[in-house]
Amino acid sequence: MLTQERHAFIMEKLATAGRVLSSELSGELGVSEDTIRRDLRQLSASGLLLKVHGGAVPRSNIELEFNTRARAQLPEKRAIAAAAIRFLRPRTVVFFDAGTSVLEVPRAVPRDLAFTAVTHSPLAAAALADLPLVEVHLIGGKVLKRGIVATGPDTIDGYRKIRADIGFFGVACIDVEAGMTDPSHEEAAVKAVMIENTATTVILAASDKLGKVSNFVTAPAATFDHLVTDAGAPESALAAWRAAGVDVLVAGTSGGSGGNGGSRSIET
Amino acid sequence: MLTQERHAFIMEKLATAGRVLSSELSGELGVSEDTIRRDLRQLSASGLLLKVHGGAVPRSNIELEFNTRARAQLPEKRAIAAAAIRFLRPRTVVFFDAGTSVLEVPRAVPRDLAFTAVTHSPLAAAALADLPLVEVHLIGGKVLKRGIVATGPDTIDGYRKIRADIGFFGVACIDVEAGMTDPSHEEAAVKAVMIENTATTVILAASDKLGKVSNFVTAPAATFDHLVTDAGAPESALAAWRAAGVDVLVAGTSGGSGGNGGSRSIET
DNA sequence: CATAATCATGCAACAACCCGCATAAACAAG
DNA sequence: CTTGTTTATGCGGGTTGTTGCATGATTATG
Repeated sequence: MLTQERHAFIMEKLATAGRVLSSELSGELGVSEDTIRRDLRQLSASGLLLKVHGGAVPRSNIELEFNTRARAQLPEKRAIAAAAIRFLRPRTVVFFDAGTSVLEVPRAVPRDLAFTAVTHSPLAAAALADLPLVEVHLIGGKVLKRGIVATGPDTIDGYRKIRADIGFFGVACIDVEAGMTDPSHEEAAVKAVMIENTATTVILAASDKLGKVSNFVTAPAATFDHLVTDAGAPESALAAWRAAGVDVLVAGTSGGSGGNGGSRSIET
Repeated sequence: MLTQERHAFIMEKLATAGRVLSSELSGELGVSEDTIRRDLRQLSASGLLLKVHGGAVPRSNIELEFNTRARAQLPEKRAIAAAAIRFLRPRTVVFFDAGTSVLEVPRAVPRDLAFTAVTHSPLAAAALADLPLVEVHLIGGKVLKRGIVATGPDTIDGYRKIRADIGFFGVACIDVEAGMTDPSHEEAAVKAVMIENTATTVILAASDKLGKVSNFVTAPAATFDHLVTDAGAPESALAAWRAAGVDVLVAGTSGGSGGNGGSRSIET
């Protein structure tokens, strides 16, 4: 039996049964479990399925995939979000970027804080709607499946019309030399407009994002006011950011000024 | 049984039942209570539910309230949604209104159907993003907390720019004399614009909504092409709708023409 | 305050996993 | 036809992940 035939069989069974087990496949296809595991690893690397302990499940379940991503380094993301809310002020206008770190921010916000939230992420909008005193404004656009996030001209136009006091930004890649970069052209364009219209910008970056560079530039490093990361970040990298004029806050420690020294002010 | 399957089962039960008990789950899934507790701990750490003494409950109030509404007559809503997808055609533009009945439609759509979806409901957008061949367009606006739905001038402007071939509408109140009415002025205004720009309008109404009237008029009864309801609807009411020129489809039966006889046509 | 249910933790058993290596088949080139 | 290379597969050994049970702590409830 050919490898490709096995792969096709696995995908077929996954589509009909909703899940596959390594042990079952081994018996059905007459090969060792190691071979099945190798198959699953390859298919998983190709993004055709999601490998789990014992077998695999369809990758098409966006919610499950998103949750898997959100679960990665959840404690760090929680700590970062909890540290970042110190920048929130009552009765301000706040941008919420898409991303799993930013999604933790609404859950960390005290329920008696009143502000206006603006976001182009449907999931962030739903999470923010839970806060009783927060007015939520949703920006529309074409929805990218991978991140469940609105993009495109409508989204950009929407953000052009609003200026925020604070903005929370998630990142795929952030580097003190290259600045903020993103693998998606469309998301990068939206982020750029958001940043342009934000007085105080706060970057939420798990430490593994530091030093990474991607294809599409969003904004140079000096644009940002605050960088919040976790304790896994090397001190040398943090020093470089401080030298670039960015306030660095390490979640879980006492670090960071907590003020807004580097912010541009806007009319209210 | 895979860990992920258990997690999915737990979340599904939590969404429909509103709570889960460790002891119950242990019996239903055939694993020890310790394993269930471990599952609940993980899901709780992922922020997907709130662990309490004896089991777990949904994480947020909004979620709880929404789930409460969504689980009311869930089988009927599923049946209505399943019956309504017969009006979907490939490569058309489809409006999705907010509402718990309409939210079941994406879950009933075959995964190989390609069309363009437009919605102002963040939750519908997330559900539609799961369908691989569907292009999702999100309409923004001010988010109403009660329904997790965008409203206001931005939303209305968004819908003014698009004309749909088909529209699925949920209703609070629908009456053959008074037409479609809504307790919320803002939602009624959005629905009115959607209906104006839709060629074939499909109403999804659980039988208990029939005959109800509220304050703000959305559109008269004769505006609509198809009404999908469940078997609980009295035959006299259905006859009145048919007399008004509306095709009536009772979910779970063979009723309804399935065509689009009464539709206005639009240019594509 | 008493009792029973529920919970967290450590531990042992077991299954699943990854890695490296050897073998064998398929392949390309001389 | 031979030889060297690539690819796929199975196997052994060490590692990791999952599960159920025992134990003592904690919590709900009358």
